[in-house]
Amino acid sequence: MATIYEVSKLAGVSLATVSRVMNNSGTVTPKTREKVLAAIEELGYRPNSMAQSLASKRSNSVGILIPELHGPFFGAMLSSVEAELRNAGKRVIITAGHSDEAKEKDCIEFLLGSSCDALILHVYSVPHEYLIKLNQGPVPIIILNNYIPEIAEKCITLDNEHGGYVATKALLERGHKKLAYISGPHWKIDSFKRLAGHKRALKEFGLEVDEKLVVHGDFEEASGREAMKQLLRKGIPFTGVVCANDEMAAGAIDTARKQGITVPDDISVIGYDNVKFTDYLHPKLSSIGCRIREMGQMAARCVLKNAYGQDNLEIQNTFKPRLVLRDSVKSRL
Amino acid sequence: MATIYEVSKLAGVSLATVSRVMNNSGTVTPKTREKVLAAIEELGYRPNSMAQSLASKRSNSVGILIPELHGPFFGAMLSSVEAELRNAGKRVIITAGHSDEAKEKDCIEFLLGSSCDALILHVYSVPHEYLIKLNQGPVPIIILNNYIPEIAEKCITLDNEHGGYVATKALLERGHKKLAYISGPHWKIDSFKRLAGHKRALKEFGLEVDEKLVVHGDFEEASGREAMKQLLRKGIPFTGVVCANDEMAAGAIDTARKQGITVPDDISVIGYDNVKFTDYLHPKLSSIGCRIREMGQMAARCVLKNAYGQDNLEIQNTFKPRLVLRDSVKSRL
DNA sequence: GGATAGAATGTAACCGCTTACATTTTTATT
DNA sequence: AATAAAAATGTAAGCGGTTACATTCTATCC
Repeated sequence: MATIYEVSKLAGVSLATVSRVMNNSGTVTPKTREKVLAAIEELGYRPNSMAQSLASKRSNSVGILIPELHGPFFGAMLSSVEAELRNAGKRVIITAGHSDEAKEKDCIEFLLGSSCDALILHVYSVPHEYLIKLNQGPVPIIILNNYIPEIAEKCITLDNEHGGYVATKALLERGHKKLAYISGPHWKIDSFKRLAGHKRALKEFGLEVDEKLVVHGDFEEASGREAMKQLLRKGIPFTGVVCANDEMAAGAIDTARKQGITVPDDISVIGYDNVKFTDYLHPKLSSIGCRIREMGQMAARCVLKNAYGQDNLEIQNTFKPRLVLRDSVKSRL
Repeated sequence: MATIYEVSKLAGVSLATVSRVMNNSGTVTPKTREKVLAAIEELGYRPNSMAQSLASKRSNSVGILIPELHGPFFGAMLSSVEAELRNAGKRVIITAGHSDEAKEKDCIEFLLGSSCDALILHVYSVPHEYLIKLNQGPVPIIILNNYIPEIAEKCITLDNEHGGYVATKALLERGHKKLAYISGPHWKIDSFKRLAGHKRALKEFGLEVDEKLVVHGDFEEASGREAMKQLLRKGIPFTGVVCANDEMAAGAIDTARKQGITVPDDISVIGYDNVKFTDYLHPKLSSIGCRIREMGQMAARCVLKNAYGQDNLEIQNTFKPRLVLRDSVKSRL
């Protein structure tokens, strides 16, 4: 591989000049620029990114930590982050933390050790203090999907409380009077918020929260099945189920069907995330659209702004989820 | 951030010695090792990866190019690649090529320019010659899901022909006599192979290939709907549909249902990829399991072997897909 | 005890680029 | 045409490690 030195020799200019034309920095006469470009072309020169990084103290790579690489939710998010960043010539280094504190910390250490210029973190288990302290450090961080008051400006979040509220309200507005709720793990902040929104909607409609109709799953489909079984077993009648994500909703619907209950005629079901397969289900699952792609894009922009000095970018920290109505909800009016 | 120089000074040793204990290379007295370790600890020293890369001519990062980041198939693959590589302390840089020749080439250039030690490529549109020439170059490559005879040992593939064969055979063995086929785009090698397998199975069972019952989609759900409509419109009776992926199968099933056709009672359907949501569909979709995770893992191992000299690893180049029977197939015997 | 091999450590030359600063060239001004 | 100011280019010192090679220390053997 040719080096900048060889290019400079062939073009008959100094290293600095070559560097200037490569980076469009400083001033270079059109004539010399041509010479340099020609030499670059002739040698097939490509700058050595490691040397660039070392000298400029900028690696042009941003680290990303997400809970899982598979699964429609994270994939979509990653997709928009990657598109936006690579478009800006930045490398994207990914790691998966599997919602485990030790692993998440490991990943963060790993990314820091990789000289990332910035970090985009979608974590579940790492404590807030850790992140706050991390934010004190030299490398800019962006927190996805987790609101930390002390560093609010670094957080990009979905208003999960609002989402839970909207989902529940959708049913209540359609005349449902008694709702069940299939929640995610209570220790996940998302779950917690969504449930809070659910309760707020109930109150707003003058309904009591019946804790017996709130069951917890783990966001996986199987737990949705189990949750639905539990609910039905209790014998408390209800006409609608709000689920904290689409996978669990899918499980719940199938369990209902197996027990001879028809969705949406007997029971209405609404999911959360508006993941791609909601469209493939029968009946098509109503859900809460989470603007995943927009959030990913925004995270990327934050990085561009905070780590690469692109000051002209508008940042939006909170995203409001919206209702996506399909066939799994029926009006009782 | 402390540098190796400061560590060496604090420990009262030379740069080389610090480097030695960091890398467990050369020989160091237990006593000096202790001193160095203590200094490292005290300063919170972490080696600068850019400097390491530059000096050692090894970036410890491997580039990955896949068609899309979202979608269950690629996510799962990426997931196992990442796990395996990071476990070996390697960074994973991802890019998405979107099945477009120019973009895919762009990504490859980008990854090469990122000083990757190796590349894992899952491409659709780049011509074979390009990859063959790339393989001539200094950085090792692994080709996923694409068989190129000239560099067979660098390819990790699923036997798609076999998959198409197995899927079709599953129906034929269950007494189906007339099958339709919903294929992917004919220019995608995967589609082509799967269809070839389908035809082989038909022949083996002494059946004619009815080209009118072969329609092409684009691997998206909507095209599965469209394909099913087309098939039904033709008025040629058939009792089973083999689909080239699960998304299209999902669309086909729903279209059938809308036209009053019940799966599997009237028509059996089988998908391909055994993607996660197959379980959520109604009826649960039978499919062809693609060992995505195993393939990803193997790709990572190839990299470890070819780029990082881990010679003790066994490599398996071809993976046989297997039938995963669920509820969408009914026997006609 | 001195020679000698082998282990431990040190020295310093790179790796290929960026960039502050110095120098030279060009352009503008009077 | 002389001079100042601005533009273009060059010089060289890093960036923070790795590693070939040189040097010093330690243990062994006669």
